[in-house]
Amino acid sequence: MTEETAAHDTPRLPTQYAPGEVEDRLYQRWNAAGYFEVDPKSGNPPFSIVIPPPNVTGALHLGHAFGHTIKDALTRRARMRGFEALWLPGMDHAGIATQTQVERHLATTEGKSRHDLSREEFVQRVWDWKHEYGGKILGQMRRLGDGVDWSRERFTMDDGLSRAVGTIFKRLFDDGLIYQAERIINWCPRCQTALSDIEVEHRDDDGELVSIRYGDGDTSVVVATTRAETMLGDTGVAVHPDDERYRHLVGRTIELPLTGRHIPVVADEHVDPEFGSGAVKVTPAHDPNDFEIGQRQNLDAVEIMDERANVTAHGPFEGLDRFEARPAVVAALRQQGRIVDEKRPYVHAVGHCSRCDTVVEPRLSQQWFVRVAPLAKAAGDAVRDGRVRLHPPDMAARYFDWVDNMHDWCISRQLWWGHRIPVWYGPNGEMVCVGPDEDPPTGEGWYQDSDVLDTWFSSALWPFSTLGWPDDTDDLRTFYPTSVMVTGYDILFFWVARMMMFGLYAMADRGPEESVPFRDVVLHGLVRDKHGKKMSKSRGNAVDPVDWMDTYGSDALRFTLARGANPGSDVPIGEDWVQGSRNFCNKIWNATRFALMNGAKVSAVQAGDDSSGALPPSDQLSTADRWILSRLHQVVAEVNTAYEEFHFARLCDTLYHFAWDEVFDWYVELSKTPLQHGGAEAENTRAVLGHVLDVTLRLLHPVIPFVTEELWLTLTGEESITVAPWPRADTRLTDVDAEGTIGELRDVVTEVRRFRSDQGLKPGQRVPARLHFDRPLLVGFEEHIRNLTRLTEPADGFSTTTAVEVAGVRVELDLSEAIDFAAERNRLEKDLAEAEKHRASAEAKLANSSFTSKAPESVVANVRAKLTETEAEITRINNQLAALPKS
RNA sequence: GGGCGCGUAGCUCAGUCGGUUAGAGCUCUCGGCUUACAACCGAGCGGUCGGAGGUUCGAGUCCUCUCGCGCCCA
Repeated sequence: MTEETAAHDTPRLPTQYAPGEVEDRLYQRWNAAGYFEVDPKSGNPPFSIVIPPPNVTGALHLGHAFGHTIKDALTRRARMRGFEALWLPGMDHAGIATQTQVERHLATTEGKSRHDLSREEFVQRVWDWKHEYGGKILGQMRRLGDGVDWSRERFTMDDGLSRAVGTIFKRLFDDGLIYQAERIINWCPRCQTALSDIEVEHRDDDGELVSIRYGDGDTSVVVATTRAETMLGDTGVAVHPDDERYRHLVGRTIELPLTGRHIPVVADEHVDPEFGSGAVKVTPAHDPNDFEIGQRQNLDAVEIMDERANVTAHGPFEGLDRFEARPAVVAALRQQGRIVDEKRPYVHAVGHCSRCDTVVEPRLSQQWFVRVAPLAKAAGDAVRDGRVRLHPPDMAARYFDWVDNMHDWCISRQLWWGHRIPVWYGPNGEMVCVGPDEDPPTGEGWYQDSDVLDTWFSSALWPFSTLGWPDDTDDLRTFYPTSVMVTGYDILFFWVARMMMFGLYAMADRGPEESVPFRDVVLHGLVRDKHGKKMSKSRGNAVDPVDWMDTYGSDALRFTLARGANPGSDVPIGEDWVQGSRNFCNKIWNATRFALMNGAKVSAVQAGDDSSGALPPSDQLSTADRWILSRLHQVVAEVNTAYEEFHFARLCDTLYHFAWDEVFDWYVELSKTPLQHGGAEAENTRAVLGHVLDVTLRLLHPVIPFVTEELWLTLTGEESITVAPWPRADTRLTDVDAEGTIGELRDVVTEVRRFRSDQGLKPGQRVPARLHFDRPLLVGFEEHIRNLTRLTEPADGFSTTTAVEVAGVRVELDLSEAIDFAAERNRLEKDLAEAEKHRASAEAKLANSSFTSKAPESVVANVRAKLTETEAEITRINNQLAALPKS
């Protein structure tokens, strides 16, 4: 087969990459081939990532797409490196969100509330709903190209994970780390359930500060409150023990307006005498601080609101919502002349339900708690000891602050959808915690606790429950601890801290090193809009990632996100940038297309090796070949370093610039000359071109899996890039001389192009020129220079009208058209001024004896070299200026 | 109130251990369909690195103060 026919036999690729025709086909192929399914007994070193489970009700948003891109890149690279690489998918059951969704569905379709059904019937409806509507995100993960092991998909409510939940609950209960208590908890009156502290978001809201006079005459104090309606539940007034103003009142009672009750005045250290009047009302049943005071001072706790935050007593106020009761109570007090002062608006922090944004009501109730102190200590120590590394490391401060000051975790939820608390109560006040493999007590009067567990309780088990725990499975033995946890820094406490607590506790028998749930935690930023603003529906700047995947392809979205992933900072993203990434994919497509049309060759890519072994020996290669190979293998090393530092932005940027600025703009252009010559020269170029593209595609594959696979299959004829070996840096290919030579060549070409552009010559216009080489370095590159700058051989009658000189090459041109001497003089004068500035700077440094004596020798030598270079440059420019006719 | 982070080109961001002339993407200007690619090519414009002071031979980089912004916690 001749070279010419080889070129024609290569598959014809369209001139544009069309992701829509490629992505689905490749994803199905990968799954059919089972590339993402792992074998715990393969003997390969394990690598594992568990996805922080997305919500079963949710749809893919850019935050998911971002995290998934990172996870997929890490897993794909590990797989290529020969690891048994598991990325385990799944979802959590999202107790509140899912129950709310199904209740709404039930109301709109059947006009029923869940209370019209039995608990069992309702839970069945939730499962039905899940099967019909849930898990939309799983399909979207396929769009994104996630290389997950679908055969291991898990759900927090499935049998195995439910058993894990029951097992750990029982263990914690028996160890005294789970207890039941009556406490003030955060109550969401809309969701009708308790919430944990971190499910409450504090926000400054406009409110009011009302000062109320309690009691009369000598026995009166003024208290200020933002929640006037709670005064109905006051059972005391507290002052600081050292506060002279109120000393006479301590121990006496005072009349509580509107109620006719008399309440004691107590002294409590907790009171800040500087704030307001120095006296505070105490409502133990409706405020956490007041609850504490109440406990210390033996005050009653009077509940005045029901679970919907409606007032339950006190005549005219009964039945009013808390926000209706507030002005009503103020009005009544005002009528009695008891309002001393009112501030509106009064800005203060108000807790909101993170799920539905309803203002949270502190409520006294019986709940289940995890005693976190010992667990949190262990979770903190694992990071302090370096057994778990946080990236970026400054996040550790926030992490320690949390685990070292954590309050006990309220884990009971008043819902029907979730893991029901495995505690039974007996007719004589018995309480029995039942393990998952035990039978609950039966008989008259026994019943199970009606609450379910916080969804995060089951999510916290995810790194081991999904691998089969509590059974000692092959998966668990092989893949635990998992390698990396990738998640947004906003849920450091929700996921990471709790997974740490439970992982260390449940797997403690493995010892300190092996009980951690993961070795590295990568905390990525949040995706924001193109101006760095938070995306939200209300702002109207939210973007559906699926739209961008439809328009630009999944690779374009992934590359944009990964390229924005600077450690520790948020990721702004705009459509322009996705478009730019699409353009990059298309550029790769066309460069490979060029290579294929010119018969680029890739020898078999051996497992564990790369194709550089099959390249011609370096003494047969051209300088351009040696240059690009040298650069290629530096890039391999740089990409590996960036991966090890989880620095995705840098690795993407490195690959982007290497591929576009070096391979496509220069090597491909330089390859056209030898390819045209044919023969051994062309053969070598084909081999190098093929190798460079092969390796570059493999380096890019973890981030942009689709376009790289499509091209790589065509280029190599191999099975799949997903199981191709990860490139290894071959330092033997380093060639500093070749890099220097090509660097100078680029300078010459760029300078001539700049001259042409300044002179208004059309890019395609051929211009006769004569080249002189003052130095031997670029002597062999005349043809390359002519091709890249559109300079033709001088014909008869050639006469030099002007010249450009750089890097020891003098390019004399014959411009029959009138030359724009003024433009050229401007250009040269500008360059001269720049060069003189540099000379002055270098001279100043060298004249400074402190500098020459104290700075390292290499730095001084650099400045000396710079000065020499600059002086030569100045001479050259002056010569050229002198040669210009006076205009 | 406590803690953390950020201010670098019109916009969004890099900038390693303090060391040669501070970079990128997008935007903008000029010229081009140069048979891989107009989703492209070539050339160019654009920055006293928030401000002040200090350390140093040398500061975008280290220290202090200050102004502005963001986040977490209370």
